[in-house]
This record gives sequence, structure tokens and C-alpha cells, in this order.
Amino acid sequence: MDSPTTGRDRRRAATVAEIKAAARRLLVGGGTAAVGLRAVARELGLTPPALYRYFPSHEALLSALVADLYDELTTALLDLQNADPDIDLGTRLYLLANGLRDWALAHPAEFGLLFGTAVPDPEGDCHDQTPGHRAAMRFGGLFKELVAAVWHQKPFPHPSEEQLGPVLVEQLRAESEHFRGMPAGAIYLSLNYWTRLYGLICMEVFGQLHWVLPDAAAYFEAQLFEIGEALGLDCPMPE
Amino acid sequence: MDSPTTGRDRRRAATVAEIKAAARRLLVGGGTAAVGLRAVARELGLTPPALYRYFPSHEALLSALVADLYDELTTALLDLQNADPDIDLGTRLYLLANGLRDWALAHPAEFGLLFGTAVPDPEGDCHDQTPGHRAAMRFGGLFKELVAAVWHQKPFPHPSEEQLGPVLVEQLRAESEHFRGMPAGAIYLSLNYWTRLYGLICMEVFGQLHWVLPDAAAYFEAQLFEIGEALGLDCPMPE
DNA sequence: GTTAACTGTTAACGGTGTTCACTCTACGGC
DNA sequence: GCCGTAGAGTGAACACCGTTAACAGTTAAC
Repeated sequence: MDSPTTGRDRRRAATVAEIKAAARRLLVGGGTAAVGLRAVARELGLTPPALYRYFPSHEALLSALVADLYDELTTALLDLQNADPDIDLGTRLYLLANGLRDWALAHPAEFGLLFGTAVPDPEGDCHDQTPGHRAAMRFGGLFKELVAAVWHQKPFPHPSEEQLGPVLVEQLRAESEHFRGMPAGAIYLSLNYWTRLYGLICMEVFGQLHWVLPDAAAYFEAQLFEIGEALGLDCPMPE
Repeated sequence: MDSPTTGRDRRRAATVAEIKAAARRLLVGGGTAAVGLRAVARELGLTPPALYRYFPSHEALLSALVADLYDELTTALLDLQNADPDIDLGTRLYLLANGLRDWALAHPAEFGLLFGTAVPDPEGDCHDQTPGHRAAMRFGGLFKELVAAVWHQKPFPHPSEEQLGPVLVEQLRAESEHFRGMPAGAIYLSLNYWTRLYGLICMEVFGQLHWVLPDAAAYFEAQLFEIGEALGLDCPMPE
């Protein structure tokens, strides 16, 4: 499993990195549509077929880029909430949410590639095992882990299983292991947190809020406070 | 402003309709990517350049299709809530929300074209005057109108302007005319309703909820009840 | 030192949106 | 009722795209 690094596959790894760097450069410059196979090759002074020595297809290149971006986002958010080792968990969640928004606004093209319009894909298997999806799971785990920690430190009031209904409860229970055994009602509230956070950021980054809110920062802040309340976090936290 | 309908422009209008019909057929069959200029021409037994007699570009064709779909969605939702002339306003809003979700799930490809990943477009003017955007405004007006009616019939408790902060209040006030003079706090809650509804439907249709909720119907119902509560609607309504 | 694998090239295929020059038909004005 | 003209449609072509095949040069391995 180690690396012989025969000098050749060191260059190969370097080339792969250069390709992905060029792809990203094009991505931030002109959006997802701009990162084409030929454009990437042009950026490196190569001919298009040369890239097929490194990626089996254009889609595979994009998928690798997606995986990298997920990992970058994940570690960025980790670094953010690990900056000070003794921040309370509520603030950590606040930092996670705000960090996600900041990253999305600072990297709209990358965010668009990661979270923009996934194919409905009615037939496809749920378990796409591309590296991109595995990176997405790690990213999702970051949130689930933190919410579970918040819960286990100070359980928050949550709706009863009767209020939610058996259909919903069963599906929430299936996610229980990822939330360290939290009850269905608490998972429900956590899902709300994620759903609202995700929806807000998408709407802002994709320009659906601009029509009514030219500057959505204040709205986001207010919403963040509101959705945090449901998880027992009653302080909007400093700056 | 009337129509001389010289027999020739009647045929022209018919051809335009056929083109859009073919485009839509391709859309539902294979998603947005499948509705290409050449594919549409093929569908009609025409050569690609012929379409340029009717639409100045491929994008214009898609834009016209978008406008049509917005109008179709708008009238579908209007019909739904005007089916029975004396339904109370709360139920109308409930029908609107559920009708939007149903339409989105029944027409995922069309929904994807309408609401999927708008360009961030940091430079572009806000006031895109394409027919698609005007149709989108009519669609948005449907919601604003109904919410304003709900408010004026039975004002619901809303956060004070001090709670929201001056920055947010100013932006909400700018929307006041579209909400028949509602106060900022009430517009804030209405915006929440729309934001959460839109986010939920997008996440469900675009498959971002499938990972945790294989069947999001129960979750949507619970959320709809929750977001309706904030507007003083305390009944989940029959069926 | 020879052989094999790796990296890159050129040429080509089918696909896309789009433009140009050309025909043919049908309507409107005299 | 004829004629001129605008409209509808075509075929060829351009530039771009992702992708494949056949080929050449370099580098590592035995």
C-alpha cells in the first residue's frame, strides 16, 4: 500500500494534480460549462487525447474534481471549528453553518458544481460509489457527527413519535446509527436544520433570493438563529 | 393589437407551437440536456437552420419553453385553488404548496429546467426582461398575493422590527407593495414560508433527500404543517 | 540491452450550435 | 391577374465538443 515512487509515477501524480488545477482554474473562471476536456488540455499545452492517459472520460475528471472540492470544503470546515480547541458545541455548529455559507459565497462556481442540479435519475442505484459520493458522505458525516455531539451533551426537546407519524419515524430510525442513537424526533429536528441551512445557502448562491433580498446576510443570520433555537442553541454567538 | 391572421402567420404560430411541443417532448424524455436544436429539428422532420426562422438561438427556444412552463404551472395552481370558490385562504395556501410539490414530482424534467441551477451571474443586471422572467414574476405574484390575503384576513403574530434589525427591515419594506402593505415582520415570515417550501421541494425533486428519506412525502407534510403554523394556519387540512 | 509499459502525438468520427448562400412558394400591391 | 417580395426551407460549411484508433518517442524493468 506504500509508494515506490519510481520517479515516473511521481511525475504522473504531478500531472494529475496539474490537470485538476487547470480544471479548477477554468471552473472558477467560467463556471461548470467552461471546464471542458479540450479547454483543460489547452491550459496545459497538451492535446485532448493526452488527458485520457489520466482520466477515462471527461465525466471522470469532473468527478475527481468534485471529490477534491468536497474534501477541501470538509477540511476547511473542520479547521474552522478546531481553531480553538475549547469552543462549545453550539458555537461549533454555528461556525459550521456560517463557514459553509462563506465558502459557498467565496467559491460560487465550485459550489455550483458540488450542489447544483443533481440528475433526478429515477432508475439509478442510490449507492453510487464514485469517489465524489464518498467524499460527499464524509462531508455529510461532519454535520451529523456534530449534531449528535450537541444532542448528547444537552438533549433538546423534540417532537414525539406520535406527532411525527409511523412512516416518518421509521425512515428517521434508519438514520439513527449515523446520529449516535438519537431518537427519531431529535433526528427530525436535525434534518430540519440541515434542510433549511442547505436550502438557504443554495437559494442565496444561485441567485434566487436576490429578487427580494439584495443582501441576504442579515436574513441568513436571522434564520440561523431561528433554526439553531430548535436544537437548544439560544445564542447567536459573537460576530 | 389584434390579429390579422393572414393564413401565413397562422401557420407560423402553429409551427412555433409544434416546435415547443417537440422541445417539451424531448425535455420530459431525456431531461434538459436532451432538448437540443438538432434534436428538435429532427423531431419535426426539419433541418436545424429552419428553426432559426422561429427562434433566434437555441437559448431563446429554451427561454420560450421556460415561459410556457411557468404559465402552465401558474394556471395549474390557480385552477387548483379556484376549484371550489369558497375555500378558506389557509387551505388555498396549503393547496398551493402541495400543488407545487405535486407538479414538481409529476414533471421533474420541467421543474429542473425552471428551477435548476440558475447562473450565479455576478455581473448581470437583476432586471432580466426575458419572457421567462416575467412569467416567473407572475408565478411569484401568485404566492405573494395569497399570503397577503391570508394576512389581511387574519393578521398573524410576527417578529418586531427591532428583532429583525434595520438592515433586514429595510429590504423587507422594499417588498411591501407586493405584499399589500404588510409589515416587515409579516413579510419576513412569508419569506420564510416560501424559502422553506422551495428548498424542500428542490431537495426532494433533485434527489438530495433520498439519501436520508427514501419517501419524503411524510416529511414534507410535517414540514408544511410547521411552516404554516408561523402564518397562523393551525390545521393541516384534510387529505 | 532488449523489451515492455507509459506518455504523447496526429487523424478522424460523430455530435453540437450557428451562419451563409441559395431555392421555392405564397402572399400583398398595382 | 401579374409581379415583386418576403418568408420558409435546404445544403454546405465553420468552429467547437468528447472520444477513439493508430502511431512515435521515452522511460522503466528484467
